[in-house]
Amino acid sequence: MGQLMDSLLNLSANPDLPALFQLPATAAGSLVGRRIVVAMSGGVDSSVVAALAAASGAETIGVTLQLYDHGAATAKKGACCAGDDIRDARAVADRLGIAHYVFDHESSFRAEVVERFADDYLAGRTPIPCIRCNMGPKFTDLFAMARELGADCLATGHYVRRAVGPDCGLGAGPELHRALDPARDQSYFLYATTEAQLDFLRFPLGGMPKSDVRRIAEAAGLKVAAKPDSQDICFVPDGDYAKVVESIRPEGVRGGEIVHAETGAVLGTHRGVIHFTVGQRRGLEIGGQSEPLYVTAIDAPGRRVLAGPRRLLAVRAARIVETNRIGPIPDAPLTAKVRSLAKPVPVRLDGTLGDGATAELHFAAPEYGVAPGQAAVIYAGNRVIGGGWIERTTAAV
RNA sequence: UGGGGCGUCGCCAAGUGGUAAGGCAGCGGCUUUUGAUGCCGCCAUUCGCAGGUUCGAAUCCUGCCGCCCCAG
Repeated sequence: MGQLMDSLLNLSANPDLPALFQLPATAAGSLVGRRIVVAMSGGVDSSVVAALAAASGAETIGVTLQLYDHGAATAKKGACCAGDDIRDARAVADRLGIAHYVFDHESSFRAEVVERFADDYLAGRTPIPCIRCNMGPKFTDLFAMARELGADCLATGHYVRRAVGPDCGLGAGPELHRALDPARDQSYFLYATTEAQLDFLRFPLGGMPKSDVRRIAEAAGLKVAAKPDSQDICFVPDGDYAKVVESIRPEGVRGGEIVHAETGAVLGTHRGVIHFTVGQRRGLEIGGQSEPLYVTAIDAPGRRVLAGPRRLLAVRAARIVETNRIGPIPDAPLTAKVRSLAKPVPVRLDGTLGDGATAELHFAAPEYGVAPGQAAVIYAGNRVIGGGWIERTTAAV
């Protein structure tokens, strides 16, 4: 990657650092006198952010939220915020010589994220706890702490860009843009960021490839440099999310029938609606078919899972609720993603976006596997306009 | 118990003398910073059972077992 990379590897007194944090620099080109709070998960990304912040000359404070019980999760590698990860964050802070605080947020995380996750599944929806977590513990609670600590900004390791100044169209507030590397882009998980939050947030990694982040970690002597990327849901130990739901709401999980979406014929039985999501193929355990069967809908009150051929998955519109908007809606073609890893597809927005309003999203071409409970995130080019939770969909056929 | 039909992997189903297609399901892997999807790989030495004919049978013959249909 050239010059920027080369200069970042030489972290001390680096003139590019103030720009990365989008804060006014001193005449000498440092952030001396500024205070940056870094959300540290214990992974490489946020560790590098802390290293960059410290190198900028700003007073840097690392904060780690303890979100759930260690014991249950220590066995899981690659998750965030468990015991090992908190220790890693502490080790990095020690290495960088910055302050580091750990806040116990288990009870609020459980109520706002984990229990809600379980209740969504019981209601036949497919939740995204990572977005709830960003909305609550990270961008509300941590945000408040950073303010109380007198910080100039809260920096995180998300791969997303905050655009200001000449990059911005009308010179209004900051904009949220996709990461430079589309493969690492995390904007899907951040669509609910409010304008007030975005004002205070900084995402120094949004313009870098992951390989550079690891090289910086290495150059800074951080032991997490080679740590595996996190994946899956942090509070689900071994990928078995259903087990978590069952442990939280044991009385709520009951079996039912698998019914053909078109004929109404009973095809089989299942052990609970929580094991399914719209668009899912595997796990139905129904043989003897000429073509694969997919979950087309979930009837939670009736405890029925509706299944049918792939063509029944085609959706032409989705109603989104609790919408958020970041900046004005531009007079430009809009696209949307209904899942994190997907190319944004052309859409038309019908209704009001933002302030929790409900709107209708029309897909130019049929979209498949759109599950209620998931998020629809709307873009104009690389800019995140906002989004909402998918409440219901309209079949294309 | 008169007549007819059927019995091939968990399910559906090709194959009627030359040495077991395919689909579905399942399992494993890859991909993936949510749930999914997708892709790749694996998945009957054996054709209801027992004999026989044949160089050779799931395919022909005999018997038995099981299921289905028709039965004045």
